[in-house]
Amino acid sequence: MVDKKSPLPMYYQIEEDIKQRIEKEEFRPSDMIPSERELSETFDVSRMTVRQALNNLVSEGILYREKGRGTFVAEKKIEQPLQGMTSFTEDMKARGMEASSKLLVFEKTTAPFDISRKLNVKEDADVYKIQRIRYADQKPMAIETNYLSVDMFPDLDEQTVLGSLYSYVEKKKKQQIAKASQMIEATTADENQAVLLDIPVDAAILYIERNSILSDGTPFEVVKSAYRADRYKFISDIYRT
Amino acid sequence: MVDKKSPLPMYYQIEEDIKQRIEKEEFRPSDMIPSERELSETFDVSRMTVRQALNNLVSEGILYREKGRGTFVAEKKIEQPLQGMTSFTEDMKARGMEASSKLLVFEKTTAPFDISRKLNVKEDADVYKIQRIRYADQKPMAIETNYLSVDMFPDLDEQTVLGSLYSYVEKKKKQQIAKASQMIEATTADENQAVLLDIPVDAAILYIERNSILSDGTPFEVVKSAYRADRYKFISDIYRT
DNA sequence: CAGTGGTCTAGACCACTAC
DNA sequence: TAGTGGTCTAGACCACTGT
Repeated sequence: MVDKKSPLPMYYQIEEDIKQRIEKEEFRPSDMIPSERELSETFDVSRMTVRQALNNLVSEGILYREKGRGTFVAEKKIEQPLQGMTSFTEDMKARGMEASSKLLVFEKTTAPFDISRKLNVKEDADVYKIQRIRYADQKPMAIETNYLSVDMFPDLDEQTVLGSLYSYVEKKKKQQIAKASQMIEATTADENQAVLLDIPVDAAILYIERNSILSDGTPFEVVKSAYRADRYKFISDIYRT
Repeated sequence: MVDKKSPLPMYYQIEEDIKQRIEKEEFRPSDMIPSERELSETFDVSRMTVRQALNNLVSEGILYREKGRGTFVAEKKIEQPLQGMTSFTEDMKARGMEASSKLLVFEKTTAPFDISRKLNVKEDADVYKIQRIRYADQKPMAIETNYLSVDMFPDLDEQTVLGSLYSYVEKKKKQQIAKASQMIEATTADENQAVLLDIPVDAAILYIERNSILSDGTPFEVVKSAYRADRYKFISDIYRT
C-alpha cells in the first residue's frame, strides 16, 4: 500500500505501485484499471492525489484516459528509444559501447555570427571553442565542436571539459538543463572529416547541431557534431501536440 | 478576468491570460509572476485551479518554478522549432513551401519481417505498401513509403491516401494519434533514388524511419522517407527527462 | 440509469528561500 | 519570520459513456 509517513510523496508511491502491477501483468495492455474513486479508497487518499499520480503516468504514455469510460493500460513500447537529452557518454553507454575522446582544440575566440546569435551574446563576444574526437569502443564515432559563452562561464578550463560538462553547468548556474533545440542533416565527408573519422571522402555523415537551454530559457551552449553515418543512427520519440 | 460561465475551463482561461500578459511584455523574461495565492485571489478561483494553469505553462516551457522563491517567466525561444509530429503537408507549409505528391505504388503485399514486427502483426500478415514522391514547390523533396496493416484498415483505398491519412486513421480508430518513434540516419543516393529525386548518385540523403502510435499504444504505421539532404533539415526539441 | 473522468473549492501542513 | 511552491483532503457539480 502507501506509506503516509514516507518522505516520498503519496502520488509518487501510487505511480510506482501501478507501474509494478503493469510489470507483473496484473494489469495488461488495454485493461481498464480501477476507477479514480476506487483507487482513492483502496489507497486511502483523496481522489485529487490519485489524479496527480494518474496524470503523470498518462503523460509518460503508460496509461491513457477515455472520457466517461475509464483509464486504460497502453500497449507496451516495442522498441524503447533513448528518452530525453543525453551526453555522448550516456548515449554510448545506452548503446552498449564505451565512450572516450581526444581533445583537439580548447581556445577562447570571438564568436562566429551564427554562434553569437544562438548563444544570445553580442556579436564580438568571446566564446570557448572546444573540439573533440569522440570514440565508441576505441573507434572514431564523431567530431564534436562545442561553443560556450566566456561571460557565462569565466572559469571554465580544460580539466572541466574532461569531466562532465553538463554537471558543471548545472552546479555553476544553479539550474537544471531543460532542453535543446536540434537540427539534423545529412552531408558527405570533406577531406578533413574523412581523416579524423577514418572514412572515405564523400562517405555519409549525420550532422547534428544542438542548442542547449536552461530551465529559465537561457541558451548556454551550441554543439555541432559530425557522426559517422555507418555507425550512428539518431533515435527519438516525437509527440503529436 | 475569467468568465465562470464560459464553457472553457477556468484553468485554460488563466493560461491564456498569462500568455497574453507575457506577449504584451507586462511580464518579462526572468520576472517573477504573482504568487499562486495572489493569482487565486485576483482571479477569484481556488489555488488548485491556479496551479493547474501554471503546471501546464511550466510543461510548455513558458514558465519555470523555484522552490521557496516563486514562479518566473522563461527566456523567449530564439528559434521556434516545428513542434510535435506533423504530416509532410503541414511540415512543408510551416517551412513556407507548397506540398504536392505523386503516387508510385499502392498495393497489398505480405509484410516484410521488420515491418510486421514494428506493426505488431503476424509475420505473413497483409499490409498496404504506399509509395509516393513528395514535392515541395514542385521540386522533388523525398521518397516516402508507408506501411499499414490491412487487418486494421480493411477499407483503405487510393482515394483516402490522396486526402489526409492521419485524419482517416483518427476517425476510423476513434482515437488520437499520440506519438511516433523515429530513427534518423544519413545515407547516399542509389541509382533509383537519384533518378526519382533528381540528384547525383551518392549525393547525401537524410533517411527517416517513423513508427506512429495511437494513444492506447497500438502502432498503426511505419513510414520510411528518403529526403534530399540539400533541401531538407530535420528540426526538433528534446527534453532532459 | 449508474459510473467514469474533468473541473473546482476552501481549507491545511510541509520544506525551502530570503531577509 | 514571512512568503513561496509542494502536497494533500473531503467534499462538490459537470459532461460523457454504456446499459
